[in-house]
Amino acid sequence: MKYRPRDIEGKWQKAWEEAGVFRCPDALSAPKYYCLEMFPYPSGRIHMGHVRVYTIGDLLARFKRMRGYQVLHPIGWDAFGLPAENAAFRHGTHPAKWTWENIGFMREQLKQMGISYDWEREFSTCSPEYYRWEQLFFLWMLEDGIAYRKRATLNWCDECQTVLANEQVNRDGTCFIHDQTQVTQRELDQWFVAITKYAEELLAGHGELAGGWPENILEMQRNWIGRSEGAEIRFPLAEGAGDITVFTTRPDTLFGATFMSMAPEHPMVMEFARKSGREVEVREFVDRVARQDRVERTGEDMAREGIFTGGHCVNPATGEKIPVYAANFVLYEYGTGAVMAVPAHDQRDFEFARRYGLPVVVVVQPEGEALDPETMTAAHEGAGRLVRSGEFSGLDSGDGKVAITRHLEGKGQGRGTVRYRLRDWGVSRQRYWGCPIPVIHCEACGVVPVPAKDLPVVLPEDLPYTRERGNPLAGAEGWLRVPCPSCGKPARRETDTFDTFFESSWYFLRYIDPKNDRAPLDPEKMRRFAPVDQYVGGVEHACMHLIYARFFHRYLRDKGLAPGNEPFLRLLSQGMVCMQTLECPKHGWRYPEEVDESGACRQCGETVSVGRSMKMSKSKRNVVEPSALIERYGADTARIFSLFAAPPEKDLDWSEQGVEGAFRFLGRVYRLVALRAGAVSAAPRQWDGSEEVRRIRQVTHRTLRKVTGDVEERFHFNTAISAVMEMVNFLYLVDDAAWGAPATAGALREAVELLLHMLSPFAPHVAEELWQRVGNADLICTRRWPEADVAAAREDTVEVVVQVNGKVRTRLTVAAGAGEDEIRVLATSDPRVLEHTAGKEIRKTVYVPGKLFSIVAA
RNA sequence: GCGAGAGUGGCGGAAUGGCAGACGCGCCGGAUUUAGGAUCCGGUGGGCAACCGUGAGGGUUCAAGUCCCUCCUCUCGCACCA
Repeated sequence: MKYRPRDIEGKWQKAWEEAGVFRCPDALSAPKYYCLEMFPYPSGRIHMGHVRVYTIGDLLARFKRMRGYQVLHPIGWDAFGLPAENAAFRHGTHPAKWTWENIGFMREQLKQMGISYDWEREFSTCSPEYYRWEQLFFLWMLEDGIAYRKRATLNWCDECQTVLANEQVNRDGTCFIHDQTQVTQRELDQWFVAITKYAEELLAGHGELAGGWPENILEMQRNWIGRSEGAEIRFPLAEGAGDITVFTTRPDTLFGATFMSMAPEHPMVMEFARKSGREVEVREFVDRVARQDRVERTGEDMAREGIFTGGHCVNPATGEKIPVYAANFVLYEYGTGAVMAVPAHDQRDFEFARRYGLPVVVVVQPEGEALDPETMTAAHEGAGRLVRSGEFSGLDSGDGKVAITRHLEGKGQGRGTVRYRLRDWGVSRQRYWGCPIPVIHCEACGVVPVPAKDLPVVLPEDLPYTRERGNPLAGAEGWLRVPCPSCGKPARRETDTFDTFFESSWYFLRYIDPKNDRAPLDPEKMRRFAPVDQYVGGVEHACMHLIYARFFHRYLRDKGLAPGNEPFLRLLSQGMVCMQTLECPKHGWRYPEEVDESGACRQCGETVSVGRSMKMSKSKRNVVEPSALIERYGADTARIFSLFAAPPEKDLDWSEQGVEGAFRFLGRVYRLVALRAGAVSAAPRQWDGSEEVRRIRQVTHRTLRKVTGDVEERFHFNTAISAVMEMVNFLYLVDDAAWGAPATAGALREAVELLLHMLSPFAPHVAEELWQRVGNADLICTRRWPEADVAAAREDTVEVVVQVNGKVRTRLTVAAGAGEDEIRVLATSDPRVLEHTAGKEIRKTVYVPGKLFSIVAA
């Protein structure tokens, strides 16, 4: 009778596997539902974040399966990446061995969680059967001009001996892995993928995602892509031929451009300086800015600083000669690296102009104000009416933008254009444990793609351990020396490997056709199962993975492989798993076992402060191990707690007591059903019209209606569980006589059976065990989700609240169909109501049917 | 600075503009037990009460946690992007 998860969980996991109930055949026999959670990096063991995300996904998968869908619910491994390589150097294990061992371990843990995966579709991105295809994609990208090679200034970590993406550089300019190491800038030849060609489309695609994706994720992507509309304007040089092109979002302020600012790295800066003999001082400034790291240069209180280059150009609108400055706040990578400076209408330019005594010319006057360049203390960046702008004076600044842009276009001095903050995707990594980039460098022929027939380029198995740092592939002599595919002379392989986001950009499609060895993807199968109906994962991937994947999907669409534009129709971004922290004033973060009962540090006796709940991490010593949790309470408890403690999109505060509560609930269900199993299986599947039956069926079907709606429509799993808890509480109060009497036992049998159906996606093992106990031979997880009986759920009496001047004064119990007149008579004659209306006139009444009757009296 | 989200009992959290605090944790009491634990039952926002209570202040409404305005705090994202 005691609930012992260990006795039942393994048994049912085996039963599901043997029956193959989670396998999704290639042929469709019902509407498809593709449910996917972001696949894990095989770091060694699963953590609570995994438990949460896979539980959420599994709940949906199991629910949809019971709803009659053919559910595709796959899992695999995002298996390339730096940690494997670091582990290899630290422990002398090969990254492949380390990775495969971790996969084996984590696979077992996921199986112990009872997640309903189709394991036959599992794959690992580090196997050549997978990555060979992205090598092929890369060859296509080369042909299409989507992939290209460019010398680029990149973030370099000396510790990793590799480049880092901007996102991998911490705010303070350190490496995201080695937070003691300052990232520096290096010039290297790198492979890029032209994601910017799809920038506009990625933005437009948000229209398709609205409603299915959380608004904040879409907003983050919008910021990331950073579209801005404006104009490119050519400023002729004052001395000699040529011009400087600037990008501006404010062409309406062109007449107010009194100088120009250029990024210090801009090649024309030194050119101007040389010509005007200002080389020494300009060089000094440029070098100083170059030495500043990211933080310093982009810091909040960084002064706007610059130096006159010695050059001039001509404002194409006013014809005036204006000086060209190099300024620390101008970014070389954005726009054209040069900015027309309009101090009256741009705060940065304003500060710069005041500092260097440059003229301020007001060309936009706000309504009802008269800006005076002499007395202004800040730039006016808002709208207004154009002044001192020649033929454009008098126009509204919005119209001025259009008019001036058009005017410049007519004269060939500029054009309207759109710029993005998004950069092309740098995919080169100087690492061993990644997918080799399939090109060969030949002295005679240059960069030569590996012919498709020679794919895959497989990683050499022998890893030269002599190199502690840098890219081991560069030392793999036997592997990298190959004849040039073009001329046959000795050549060398590319030693860079792909950014691991390459693998995660299309894995969701490969699950649909995981074993295909003739093609990466079968378009027919893609049409059948793509796109993903529901994707579940963390916010941390809002910008990188989710944008790369959306891009990749579009590229594969253009190659005829992927159907539609968007890979993920709906996205659920689940919150983090947090845990209370403990901090000792002397020893820092403490594990709970490092603190005694009185709250003192076991090492020094100082009082340990209980800190706020933070994301679980090893460094903060506030992690809970899933394996220990499952060992002690079972998978069902882990699942129930994860789903019950918070709505999925919010952060979840881990609490040992909360886990106890989840375990207790399951024990309660278990004991209830086990105790009544005999009565339930012996009961007839019919009932009488008694009041008691009516009440039992009402609770049952209302619960079913609520649980169905909460899971299907609202994704409120916590309230669904609380509804089930209420139903269980109710069933506990049903007495022995009712369980024994045939008339009521039938209704109770229905109640228990439906209860177990509802429980099945949440706590599948308990549901399965109890389903068997009440006399069934089939698997409950394969059954259809029951439909609530609307008539049974209906109430026959309702309670109507009566308010007088907004305060509740009495409650009336009336028949469900009672009309307003009937309520009015009852309400206005109620003594409690009369007490508050005595001597007053009833001015107005409002009736909300079946809920509330409101009296306004004065 | 800009943008998004959030602020409700001791705690996690519930509430299509219609009874604030469902459900759970914790706590209190009872039953059972030699005892403890486990289990089952009951109670539990504050206030003796009228009443008061959803970060603060205003507003709309018969009615506001929910809608509008101002502000405060926290979390996340972006951040010299021209």
